[in-house]
Amino acid sequence: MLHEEVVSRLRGMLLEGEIPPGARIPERELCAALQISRTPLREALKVLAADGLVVLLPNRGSRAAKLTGHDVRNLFEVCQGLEALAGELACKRISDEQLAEISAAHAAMVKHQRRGDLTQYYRCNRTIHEAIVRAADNPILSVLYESVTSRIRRARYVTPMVPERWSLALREHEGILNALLRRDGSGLAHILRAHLRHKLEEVTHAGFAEDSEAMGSDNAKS
Amino acid sequence: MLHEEVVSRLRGMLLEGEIPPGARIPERELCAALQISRTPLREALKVLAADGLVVLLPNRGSRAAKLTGHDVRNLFEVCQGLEALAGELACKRISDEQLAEISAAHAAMVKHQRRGDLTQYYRCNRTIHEAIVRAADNPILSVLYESVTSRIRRARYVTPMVPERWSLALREHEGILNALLRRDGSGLAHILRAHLRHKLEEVTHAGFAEDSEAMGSDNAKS
DNA sequence: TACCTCATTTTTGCATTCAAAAAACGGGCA
DNA sequence: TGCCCGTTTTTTGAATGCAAAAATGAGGTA
Repeated sequence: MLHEEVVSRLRGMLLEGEIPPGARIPERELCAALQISRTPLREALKVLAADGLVVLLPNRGSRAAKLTGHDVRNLFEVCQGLEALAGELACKRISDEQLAEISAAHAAMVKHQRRGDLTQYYRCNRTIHEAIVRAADNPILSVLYESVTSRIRRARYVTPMVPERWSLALREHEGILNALLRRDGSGLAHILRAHLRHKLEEVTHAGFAEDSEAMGSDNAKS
Repeated sequence: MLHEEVVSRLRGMLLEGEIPPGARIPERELCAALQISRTPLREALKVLAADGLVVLLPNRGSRAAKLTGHDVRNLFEVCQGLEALAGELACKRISDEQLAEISAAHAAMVKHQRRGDLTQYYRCNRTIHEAIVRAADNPILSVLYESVTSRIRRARYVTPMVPERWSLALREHEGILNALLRRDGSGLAHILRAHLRHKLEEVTHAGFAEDSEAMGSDNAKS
């Protein structure tokens, strides 16, 4: 197994909660599970630690990182900055095909909202946001965006929404699409920032902001 | 030597050009130089590779990353987004002490500009930008900012400036300070974006954007 | 000379090993 | 019983060893 594969496999386990936040990371077992020795596993752990998904305690092993309310706030703030930037750049660089894709995803999203299908709604939603970042055509931005959003994905795309919030979000998305069509970079940036600010409010309100991803089992001794 | 120390030591070598961009990284020699074995060195290399400072070629070792003109553009763009965000947040959160520090640094910078001391000017300049990020009080942002800026630091803080550009930069900095004093977040964000956009133009104009940090020796076989 | 081939050396990536640190256990004592 | 201290076991972090891959270089051929 390649180094990058080990990293992404582990990242997946951490993000999916397969290794719950705060839990001790059992090197031995993981080695057995992934069929690798400790050396490459530990290399991957250091990489993930640098990315904030794992915390290394000197001489005491590593644990899956646990997000605090502050972390969630900070991540959402950075996400706002990155999406706003992506929006600005996307307006300059987006192709007609990419725009068509986003329009289609938007239409599908509206449909799912009408039917009350939150899961499918979120899927389209995410497609749109990711497409905007892709349209910005900046690999550095893409990597940072992926790193930041992956850590708040569950909070962002699992939080339930009350009807008013949901329709507000939809109106914001109308604005996003319009701004894109008009290639109005600063307008789009503005809407995206507000959109994410509102999302953070929802997430916070839903109680995700406290130990966000730590919901469910919590094997850590603080 | 601690893991983090190895990483930051190596990062320093790469950023300072002690290991020139594109150069092969000699594991053996570095182990000897740092007095460590290959295992911790390789762990550090993977971390730096994830950060973009090193490229790993499977079965062919690692090399110091070489920035292309596109990389420089992309990094500056992301930097714009991050500084704009930092400005917004700083206006909400900056303390009077922090504001005083920035004012002092600004005054010193003006003095150095009058005397034509570019090095000292840049030192104060960097202090100001970093202080704004610190005032934003968002560790996630700080880490990303450090990662992005460290990679373009040499381009940013070494490029010579023609007098008109220099005085424009200074006027922009007056605007930055004023916006901070007025706690005008969006105004500050706007100025910072323009400031960095202009900086990128200077850097590009100075030819830094092509193999930016590859100036000097270039031991790589492309 | 230019180029191809194949043996030799070096380097890489990973498994294993080893010393030191931390945790777990258990006996002694109040 | 509850707690402290010394011992054993486990786990961690790093060095070493080893097989496979790549680079090097010498010799042969056109």
